[in-house]
Amino acid sequence: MSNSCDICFYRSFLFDNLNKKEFALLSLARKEINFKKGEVISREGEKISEFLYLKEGLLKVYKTIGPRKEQIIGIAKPMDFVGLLSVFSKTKYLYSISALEVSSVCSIPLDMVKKMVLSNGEFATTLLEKMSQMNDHILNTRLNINLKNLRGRTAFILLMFSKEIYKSEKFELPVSRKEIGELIDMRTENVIRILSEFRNDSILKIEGKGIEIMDIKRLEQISEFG
Amino acid sequence: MSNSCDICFYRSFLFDNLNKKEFALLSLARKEINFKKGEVISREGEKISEFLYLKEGLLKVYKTIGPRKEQIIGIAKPMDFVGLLSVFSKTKYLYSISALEVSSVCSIPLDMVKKMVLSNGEFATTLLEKMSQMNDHILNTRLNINLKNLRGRTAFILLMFSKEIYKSEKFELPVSRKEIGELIDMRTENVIRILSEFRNDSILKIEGKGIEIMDIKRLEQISEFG
DNA sequence: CGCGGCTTTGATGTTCATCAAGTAAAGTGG
DNA sequence: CCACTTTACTTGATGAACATCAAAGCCGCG
Repeated sequence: MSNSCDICFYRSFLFDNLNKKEFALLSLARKEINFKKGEVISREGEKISEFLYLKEGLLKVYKTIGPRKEQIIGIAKPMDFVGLLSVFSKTKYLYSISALEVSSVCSIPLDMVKKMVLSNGEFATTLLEKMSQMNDHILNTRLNINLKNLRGRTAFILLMFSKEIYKSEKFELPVSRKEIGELIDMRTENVIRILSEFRNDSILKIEGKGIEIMDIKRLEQISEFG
Repeated sequence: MSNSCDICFYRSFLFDNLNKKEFALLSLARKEINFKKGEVISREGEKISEFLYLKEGLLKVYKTIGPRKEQIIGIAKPMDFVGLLSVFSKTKYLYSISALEVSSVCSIPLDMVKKMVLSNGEFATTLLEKMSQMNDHILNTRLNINLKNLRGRTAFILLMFSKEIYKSEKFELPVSRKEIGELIDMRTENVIRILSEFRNDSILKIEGKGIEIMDIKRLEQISEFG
């Protein structure tokens, strides 16, 4: 494990605003934590004391609704500031976070980040921008999903995986059918039915979790107008 | 019209972080603008150059979806920082804003606010907190609404008006039935049907836009479990 | 090897959007 | 100020979309 941020390939430009001294402090204080698939990084209601940065892997951010029901708010990918949703407004996490894949998270004491906001205006500005962008993105995604019918939602989420996360038209789904449903507000059965429909219409090839988008134009149309 | 912020009763504690000089500059640069019911404060896609603070009145923040369809994202009340959703992440408004009631808005050049973030760490911190809280609230509200059935949504929005906005169980709706629908994702006809249902069940008294909640316990139950 | 969770398909039921049609209210121009 | 137009409100009937229920095969895991 590296013990400095200098060599980190996945360095967000947020940290470019730090001066040498601040950066050294950060580098010293940070911890790198690895999670296996399925492991929980933080739980709804827990006290927040760390600022988390996803270096590698994939996480899901979710909320527990009923005894066996979850709502997935979003998926975090490398370079995302995980938990930024809660960090500055509450002292407790609003959402739970767990690993969808083997993931590596950098953890920085929250106090240190808060001190940097106080003393470094550029850092504060960039953080404001990042946070704002992230919130925009999440809210927009939610609003978008709710406008669509089930076929549109399914197409939308497949395109999200393809374009935003894997940058490929062929990928392995990191989530179960059930989790897809939790992500786009629909029942597992209907996720399956619509995926089969897409397969029958030659829009997709499906092999378990393996997805290959055969007709991306059609999928985009369905996502847009469905 | 007052020409200083000193006497403003509706002063957010955000501005308490400013020093004398900064406050004087702010006081000088700010403009107070009055809007009549129905007037548009800003339109989706327009360039953002001002930081807006709602002093008095009620605004709606919304998105145009189709030729005659809107989605209302939220309602801003006095002391809210209007348009904060877009200010730091984009140069153009993501949403339109219009007045539901006679409203008074303070407008501060955005450049000035950005300068204050750079030079005043406490101001930056408070702004981060405010923004974070606002985003949490909006996202949470949306997620909540989507979980509920139509009766639940209707109950929820009535309780929001009652508790968050008018602080009374008797109030005049600032919006049409159609707008209620746009706020909680349902058709006008169903808003009306369910309001009538609540009236028949003696949960509400309704006279046009006048609402009186007769059985708040029932309404809370419907909102929670519906 | 057996148990629980995931996946799949089919049948059924409920909720809600849509269509239709009429009244009331609120703006608009002569 | 009144005729006219448009927008808001209301109720009923119908159908489509989606949730729910049921049953069976599959897979991974202890």
